Amino acid sequence: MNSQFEYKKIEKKWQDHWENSETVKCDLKSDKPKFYNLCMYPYPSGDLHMGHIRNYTIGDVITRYKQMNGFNVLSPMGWDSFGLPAENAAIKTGIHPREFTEERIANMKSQIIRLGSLYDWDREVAAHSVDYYKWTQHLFIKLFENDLAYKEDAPVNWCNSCRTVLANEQVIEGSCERCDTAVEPKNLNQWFLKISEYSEELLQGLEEIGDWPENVKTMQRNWIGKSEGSQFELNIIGTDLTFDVFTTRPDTLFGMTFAVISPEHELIDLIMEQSEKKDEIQNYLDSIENKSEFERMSITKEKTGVDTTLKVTNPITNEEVPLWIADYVLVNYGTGAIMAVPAHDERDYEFAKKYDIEIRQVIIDNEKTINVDNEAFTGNGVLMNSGEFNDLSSHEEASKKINEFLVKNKIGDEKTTYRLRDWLISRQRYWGCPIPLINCEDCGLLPEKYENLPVLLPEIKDYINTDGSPLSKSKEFVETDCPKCSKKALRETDTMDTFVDSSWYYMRFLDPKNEKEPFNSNFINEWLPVDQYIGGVEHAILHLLYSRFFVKALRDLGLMTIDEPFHNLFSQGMINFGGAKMSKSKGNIVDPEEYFATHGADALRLYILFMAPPSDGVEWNDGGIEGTKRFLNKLWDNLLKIINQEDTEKELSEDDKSLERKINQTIKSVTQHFERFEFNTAVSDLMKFNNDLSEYLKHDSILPKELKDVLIKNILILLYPMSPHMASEIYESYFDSDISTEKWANFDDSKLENPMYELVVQINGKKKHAIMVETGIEEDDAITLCESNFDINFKEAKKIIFIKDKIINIVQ
RNA sequence: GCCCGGGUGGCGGAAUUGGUAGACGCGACGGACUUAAAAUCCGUUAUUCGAAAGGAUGUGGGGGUUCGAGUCCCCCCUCGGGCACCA
Repeated sequence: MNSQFEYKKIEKKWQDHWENSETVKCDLKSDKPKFYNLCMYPYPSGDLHMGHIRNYTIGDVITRYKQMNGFNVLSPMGWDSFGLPAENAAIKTGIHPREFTEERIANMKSQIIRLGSLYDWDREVAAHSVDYYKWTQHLFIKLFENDLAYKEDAPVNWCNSCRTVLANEQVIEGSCERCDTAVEPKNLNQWFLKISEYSEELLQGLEEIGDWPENVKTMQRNWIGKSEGSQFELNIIGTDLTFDVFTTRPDTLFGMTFAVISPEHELIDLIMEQSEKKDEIQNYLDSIENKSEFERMSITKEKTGVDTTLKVTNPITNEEVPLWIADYVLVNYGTGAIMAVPAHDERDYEFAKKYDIEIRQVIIDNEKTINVDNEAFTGNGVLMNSGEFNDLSSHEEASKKINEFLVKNKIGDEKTTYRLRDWLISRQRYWGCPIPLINCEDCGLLPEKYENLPVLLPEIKDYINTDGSPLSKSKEFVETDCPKCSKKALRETDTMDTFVDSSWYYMRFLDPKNEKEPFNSNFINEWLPVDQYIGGVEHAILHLLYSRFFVKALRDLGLMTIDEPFHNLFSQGMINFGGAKMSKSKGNIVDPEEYFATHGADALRLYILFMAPPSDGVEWNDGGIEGTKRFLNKLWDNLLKIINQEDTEKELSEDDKSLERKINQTIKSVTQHFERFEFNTAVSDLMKFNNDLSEYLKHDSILPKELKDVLIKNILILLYPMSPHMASEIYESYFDSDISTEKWANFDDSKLENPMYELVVQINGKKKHAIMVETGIEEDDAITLCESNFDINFKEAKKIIFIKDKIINIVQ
């Protein structure tokens, strides 16, 4: 063993070793208990940033810790390698996205290896590889055949500068996230996956799922957005036109003084025909069309609308009330039309005030003091102005009764709606998985035959979307034969959202080389759900929800029997720099590579674990990395000193016993912290122990051989998951074997307790004195001891409280 | 606006879930070694009064419960995140 921790040499040595060792090659059929440990696969941006380092360090701690605990750990890694950045680079530089992407994957892979994390690289997958996207297409066709994928006209976000559609999540406050151009709505024939069919199950599943952060579950619940209420029909007086409205507040039905229908509602043209003010309505509709989606959706915008001059009947009062068209009613939520109750809904109130529509109060607070002259009242109370329903309590009781009325009179029914919409997966982009469908004039829309997959991404020169998707530029690609009648037919030219690729990659890891099917179902049923999933909180909704949907859909197709993809989820917090998320475009990336060079991977790993609780977001600050490097150097020195001591057999001295207790206490504490993902305090436990060791060595004590071995072994095992290079090196040089084959450390219960401890003496809960006493001291003896040492009158105490034998509190 | 999290020394953060607040680390200050610097080592480091012993104050602010509150309850301020005309 060298006199110094030469991290560069040592890290290289062990990384080479791990690459060729069986340490992480997972045999799925082993009879050890399984543990699927998964870090979210990265988009290959080219360089690791600190967020990746944090993610993969946490993941690696779990891999190594679980291995030592006897689990057969599967820890794979791959690439989310389709997507817009490669395509934009191609537009700029002319370099093919494939070439560009693969170069970046190679670079990132070498950095991941440089971090020293264990991955079973034999299972590596990349979303853009033909072997992978062939099966993405296969699964897509399965969904299509089972009515879970469909094509429909829909508005999309179009960026006219990038000449492409954008996903909702790429639209930041109404503008393109890349070029800041205002996004325009555009109607296109689009592909959707029927995630909404699973709304209820996706919501329910959150109750039964494993250990997920509460905030992620809440975000998913909100996204799914379940509301319960009533739905009923309104008839336009003097016509045979009817439409449904949905409300969560049937208790306010008597207060409905108008109805509103969305400008995009399917009845709009018919309504316009019936209206006396056709021109006004047309003008209004035109004005809406010129507004961007963002403008329309903005809550701060003043509400606008137009009176149709038509009337509808309030079904419970039979009164005639006006029908308006207004864009504050959204066509794609509920029924696209509402009953408006201005007295008890803020939006309706604002609209009614502006257009001078009657505001009728039908609920009053229990103290009967509120009126609606100045604002809407949305709170609880009792019904008024509501006929036979007066004095019922709102919302629940009255809602229930009025709903019963609607049902009894066949006007309406109970109804549950969800905000979750179907998942729009079409992208008019090049660098994605082609949608494997064919349009035949005679036979309609048909999937490519399974045996003809993959539908290869064509080679084209110009990646810009000018008129139609980039794939439409390849005649060879577009023109094909109908799989049914063999006549000339045309391929779909859209590609899939990359979230489709990432919805099933964790399945492919289980069977990455299968050439006959996307995966063997037995592996899926045995190995899924993933036991521990680790990734950034930014994927709390989209990726995690889509993957959950995928599993449920594929289960219903008979491909698997599991219900959820990820059992336990750990969301690490983001690492920001300069107050912002690190990103290339902001130029605030901190490059981990320089720390590999100046401090080493072990010190960087340790620091990133130590700097904050892993679930907290942190501002990057490298001030402390010096500290973890110092710690490793000191530990190396201390262990070297111990190793160089002559082997001796002797009785344990008090110092030895104290050190023995400390290692046992440290094992217990580190193990507890690991189980709870509290790596920051696990690191501090090791530092504390190392300080104790330094103190011990100052006394020129010689450790008896047996304790020496126990101590070296255990401290290295505790260190190994977090700083595996150094732990492996010292372990090998002293014990001449590979630490990765060791079992996790056990502590000895009988060697945890200190023989003496400090008894704290409180008066009225306030610390006044402290005195060293023997462990197990009787309470009476403790009192006697305190009486003789301190000026306390125990006889006059109202109460004497012993707290966990550690504190004696005298209440006076 | 609504829904989640937070607020503890100069800084990152500990605190067994109601029981010694400030572990561990960074930084700073003083000292040793050195011709010097770096590295390393030894001390000090919440604030405040005090020469010291020792005392007082102290976990965003205000109130409360309790022998005892960073931790529980009520009100307020503030920062971060998510959703946002969802009927």
